[in-house]
Amino acid sequence: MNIASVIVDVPAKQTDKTFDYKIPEKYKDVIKPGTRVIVPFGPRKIQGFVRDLKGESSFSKLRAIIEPLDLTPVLNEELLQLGDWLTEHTLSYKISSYQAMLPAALKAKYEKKIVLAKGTEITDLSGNLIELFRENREIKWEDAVTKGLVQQLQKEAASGRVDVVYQVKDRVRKKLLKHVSPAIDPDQLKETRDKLPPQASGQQSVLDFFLEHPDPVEQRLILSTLGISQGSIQSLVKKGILKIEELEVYRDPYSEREFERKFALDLTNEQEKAISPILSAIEKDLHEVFLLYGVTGSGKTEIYLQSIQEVLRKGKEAIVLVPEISLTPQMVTRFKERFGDLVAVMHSGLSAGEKYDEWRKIQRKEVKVVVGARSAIFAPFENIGIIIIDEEHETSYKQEENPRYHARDVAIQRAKTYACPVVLGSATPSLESFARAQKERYTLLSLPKRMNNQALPTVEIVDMREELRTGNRSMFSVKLFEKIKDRLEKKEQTVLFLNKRGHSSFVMCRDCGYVMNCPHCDITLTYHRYNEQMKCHYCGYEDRVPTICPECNSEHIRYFGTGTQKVEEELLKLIPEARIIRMDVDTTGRKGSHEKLLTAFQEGQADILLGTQMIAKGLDFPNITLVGVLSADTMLNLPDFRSSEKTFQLLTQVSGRAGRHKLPGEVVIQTYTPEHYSVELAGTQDYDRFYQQEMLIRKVHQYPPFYYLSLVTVSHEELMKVVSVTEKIAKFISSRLTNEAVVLGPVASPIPRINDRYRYQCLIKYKKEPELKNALKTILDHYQQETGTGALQISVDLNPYILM
DNA sequence: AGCACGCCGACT
DNA sequence: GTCGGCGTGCTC
Repeated sequence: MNIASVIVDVPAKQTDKTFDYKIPEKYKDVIKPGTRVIVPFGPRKIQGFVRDLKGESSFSKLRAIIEPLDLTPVLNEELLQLGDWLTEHTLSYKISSYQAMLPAALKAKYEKKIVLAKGTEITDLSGNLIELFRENREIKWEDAVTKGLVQQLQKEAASGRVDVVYQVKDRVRKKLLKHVSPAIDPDQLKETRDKLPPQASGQQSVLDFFLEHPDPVEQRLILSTLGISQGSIQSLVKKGILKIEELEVYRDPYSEREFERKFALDLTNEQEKAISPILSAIEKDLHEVFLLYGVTGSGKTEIYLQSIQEVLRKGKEAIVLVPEISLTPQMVTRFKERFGDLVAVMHSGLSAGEKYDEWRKIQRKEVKVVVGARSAIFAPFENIGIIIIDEEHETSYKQEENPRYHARDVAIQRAKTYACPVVLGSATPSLESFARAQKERYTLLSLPKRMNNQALPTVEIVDMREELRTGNRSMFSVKLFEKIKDRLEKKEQTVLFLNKRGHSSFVMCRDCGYVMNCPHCDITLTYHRYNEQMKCHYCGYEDRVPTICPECNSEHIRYFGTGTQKVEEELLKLIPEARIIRMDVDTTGRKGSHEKLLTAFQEGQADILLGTQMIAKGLDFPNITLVGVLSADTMLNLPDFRSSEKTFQLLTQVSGRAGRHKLPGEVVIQTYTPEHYSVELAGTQDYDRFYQQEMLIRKVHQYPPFYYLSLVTVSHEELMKVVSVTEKIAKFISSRLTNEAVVLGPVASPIPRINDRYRYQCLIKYKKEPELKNALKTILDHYQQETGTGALQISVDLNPYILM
């Protein structure tokens, strides 16, 4: 077994296979499947993952692994196989799958540089290089390129005076901190302590401290707690009594927070009924998928917590997925309060280093529970007892780049391997999941009532067209405005929700209707206030904000579609005494500001919380008795077959923020389309009827859950090329599928051009097409050369969530 | 993905 | 005759 087959870090069709390398004798014990290694690949050095060990290779002239990057494999056998499964299910490269399963910190960084060759003097080089190498022992390749030195250096390299060096580096280092500990045994320590002169009080207290706690302590901690100077420690080190060493520490994003330890709450009868099948699956080590369908405020979290408790009792581990967790600090708190240090948290708000450290806690089995966003599904546990996906309908569980996986599918796959239950929780389940529950592929568990029998909030739908007709041109209906004022008087809190389309505002000319578009993409530019620039969200193009219209020279060019800020201004004009907290991308940009704003609101420092999507979830404050949705229908008009579903879900979620505790809640939904069933049924909070209605439509239009979807997107700089390739692809796919499948296209993508590349797509709707995956693979193979050069791009998304 | 090798046009 | 364009194919 002295040969390793390695998946190399080159995401391309031709390299999507293993390469064999000899294992040097000295690394024989370290290199195992799942270890990251540095290998020579052509002229360069790159990172790779050991996939297997073997005794012989069909290849005769093997090169040797340069060095391992890990002492313990970063992927265990289960995760390696999961990676292969991912590759197969998303038609992506193996290397991309492996990398997706690990924190970004473990992805290699490459550096190419020029150094002086051995035995060469700087003065041997030609003129201008001498200067450069005097200043720096080496030149980075990029610098050589920008300074136009490439040719010259290549010549020098050819005559052997300089060498090109390739380096592989880790992205993030382990954090090391100075730790102090005794260098001698306790008896000697005591002796030294007693011999110290009385004026050496600092040294005395240090030694007293170590007599009590002999373990290594962070230097800065001991300095601050004992109130001594570094000198005291230094002199003890010099005498050989203490020693200082650099020890690895975890970056702990929650180190400054204290979590009060809390214990299980009593369950209601309904909760008891819902949890018992889960507990029994845990008990019997059975794989089963549960759909926990519970209205907002029905106590789903407590069910998660108690199920996990049972899993921990059995000595197993738990994964909890929540949508973009930085948005729900309340959730983290509840888990930390219940399980303390056994919880790792993984979300996008953490730095790369923090994520890496949380990951290592999992890998080393120092924690038993991980709470995190999508990628936490790959937590390297080895004895999983339950996987929970909260807000299961959230589309953020689908990754929109390769590998395009859905966390729910990965969860079920892993749960099968570990023979453990999966719990999908939601107040508004996705149609896919609810349909599966109806077909009894999932076990349905319902919590139809709120805790403590608290009533669901009463919802009123206000027709904004009517308001306009009666002369109210503001963005608040009379009803909503009256209620806001009423809450202010009663000292109760209001949440105002603005369902903005897209991110932020765009610029439009009031005279001629000119809208600023990206010159490279068919998309409007968005206005960014922080740098007063117009920016394209697809290609990064930036432009200044125009003061006069480029089309008609009018000065009436204004920001439109503006959100929270405008609402805030208007509200303050109407009710100057209102204290408002605004939450949007602008006010929550900085790390931790999200949490600060929420805490301020919770402590009653404001009457009104005004925000976008980010306030729809997880808010659970007792004093909120009014929720206002300013315009319910902005999302309805999107070209997406899920827009009704999304609207219903969002409205129901937001409404659920009101009246969760003792005080009853009220909701006002303002809309221009009150007759639309998703608005109307969100008003009566009738999921079941919404489900029936939407299923009818999905059936007629042949959409999920009745049909599966796959989307092929083709892009190229030339329109003709895109159209012809997409046409060929569509034809080819049709020819390989049964008559039951529907192939739509080629049609222009909803965003027809991004970054000067035209985009066409082809949508496949099907029920059962075992040949489809092979057909798609054939296409990717067939266009291999062309896609390799980047001129033509073909992306395949099995079960897309965004059809763009 | 890089990088080398290799085969054609425009320059000293 | 040579420099350099980027098409083609390989990397254990």
